[in-house]
Amino acid sequence: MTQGGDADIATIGALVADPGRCRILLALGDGRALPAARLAAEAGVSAATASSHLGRLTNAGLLAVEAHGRHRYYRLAGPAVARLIEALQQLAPTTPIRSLRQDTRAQALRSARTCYDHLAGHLGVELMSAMIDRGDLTGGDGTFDPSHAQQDKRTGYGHDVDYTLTESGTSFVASFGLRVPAHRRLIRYCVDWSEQRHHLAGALGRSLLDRFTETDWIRRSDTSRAVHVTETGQKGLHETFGITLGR
Amino acid sequence: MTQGGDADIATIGALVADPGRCRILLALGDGRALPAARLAAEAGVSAATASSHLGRLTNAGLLAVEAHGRHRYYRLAGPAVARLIEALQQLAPTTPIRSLRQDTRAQALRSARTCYDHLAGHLGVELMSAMIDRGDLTGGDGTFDPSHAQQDKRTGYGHDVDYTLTESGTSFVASFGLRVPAHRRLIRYCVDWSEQRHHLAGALGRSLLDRFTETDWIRRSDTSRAVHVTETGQKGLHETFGITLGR
DNA sequence: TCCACGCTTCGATGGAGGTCGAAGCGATCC
DNA sequence: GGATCGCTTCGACCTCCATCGAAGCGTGGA
Repeated sequence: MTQGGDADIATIGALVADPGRCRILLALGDGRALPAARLAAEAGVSAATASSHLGRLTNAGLLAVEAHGRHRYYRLAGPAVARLIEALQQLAPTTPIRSLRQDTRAQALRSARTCYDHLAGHLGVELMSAMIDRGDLTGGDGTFDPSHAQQDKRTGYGHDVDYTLTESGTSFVASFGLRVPAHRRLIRYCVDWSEQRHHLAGALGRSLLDRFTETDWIRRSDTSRAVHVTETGQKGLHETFGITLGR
Repeated sequence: MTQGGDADIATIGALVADPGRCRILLALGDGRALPAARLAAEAGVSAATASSHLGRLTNAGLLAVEAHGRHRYYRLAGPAVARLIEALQQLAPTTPIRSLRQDTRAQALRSARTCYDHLAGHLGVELMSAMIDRGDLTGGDGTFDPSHAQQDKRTGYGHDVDYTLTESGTSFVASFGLRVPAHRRLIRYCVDWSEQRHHLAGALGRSLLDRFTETDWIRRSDTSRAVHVTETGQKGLHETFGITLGR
């Protein structure tokens, strides 16, 4: 009588029943995307074992994978996975002493981080959303569309079929002092891990990150991918994009 | 290097890796306390197997157990366990169709329910807190103290060492029309599952539940332990105890 | 005091899956 | 285009644990 979907949570539970898999999930817990070899090292297992783990986790929808050259980058598939990890940590026998530090670090990454060469996290998606609101970009509503994520799972990037730069966007690029590399596709997007919405990638995304760094709106961390927004940056982001970051 | 507390979440994960154990946790998911035999039936396993599961879950701190006569009642040890179950359900492949109904049912139980013969849930803890504020009870601040929960894990009940009825409390008992059984300890408390705070048990707790039912402030469900607060009850609770229930 | 009942412990059985080396498969570099 | 690198697949081994019957242990009732 209690068959079917009822105890299927046990199949998810089985995935977090192995120390190696848990170490993989913890390594990805802050939203980074890491290659398989790195995760094998983190888990302390051979490449073969790690591959088996990664396959099962991906198959179950806990991880997403992007192929970049001959590397395969794995990341958490969504915030629900992070919630699961947090719930497990809360119940773990020895409450990790560095949980606070770990938490603030993860918090910082969720708030604003770099994703390769562009901005991600809350700041990243707010920025893209603001540019759409301003009329600089058009073609999407900035919300998450799973069907696109599905299409682009292989590369991890979205194309510019959905988003295009408007005329006012072009003039903004000039007035804001963006130096946009010509040899790259102008607009790409990523599905943001922590927000489940798009953030801006491509040449435009990169030039924005560069310009923000130049004008000291943001400062990048040496040790992690977290991004700190300066007071100047908070003011500027509010005036230019209407973005107010929560504390 | 990644030893110690790090991968201990896998030991928790292992507990939710078994369908039988998951069915047990799901059966307890709304905060009820059920005897071992009932849980064996819910899980679809023998008493021996269920006992093994219950032992492991209790040992790991996911379940709490109260001995009543020759029965042993198991319940979730705290809200963190419920959060874990919810996180798992969210990731489960087939999102259960009755999740909405199940959720509202759990919601109702969290809001107000009976616990044996007295009130628990949000209403239960608010009631006890209000009586302390009014000066009817004294000796505790109504917040959760883990050290007491530890002491009382064996019985599941707290003693009256912390809480005593004041003079004004005595007159309230009379004026409110409470008929307090003489042969029972007047004041006990339980650590509320969903609130992690104390709610009122003992003879006083029971007589309050009886009186509320008499005056039609609340109506008890036939099928579950959920409690419905009538309009009269909402008004009365507000006027007498200063309690305003959310929506 | 003896029996019935609820639950736990013990011991034996069987299946699921974590592990790694070796081989296979693309992609990249020189 | 051959060598190297990153990753996956395959096959074999072995440990862990879910399961149940039977026995043991309190509690409650007659």
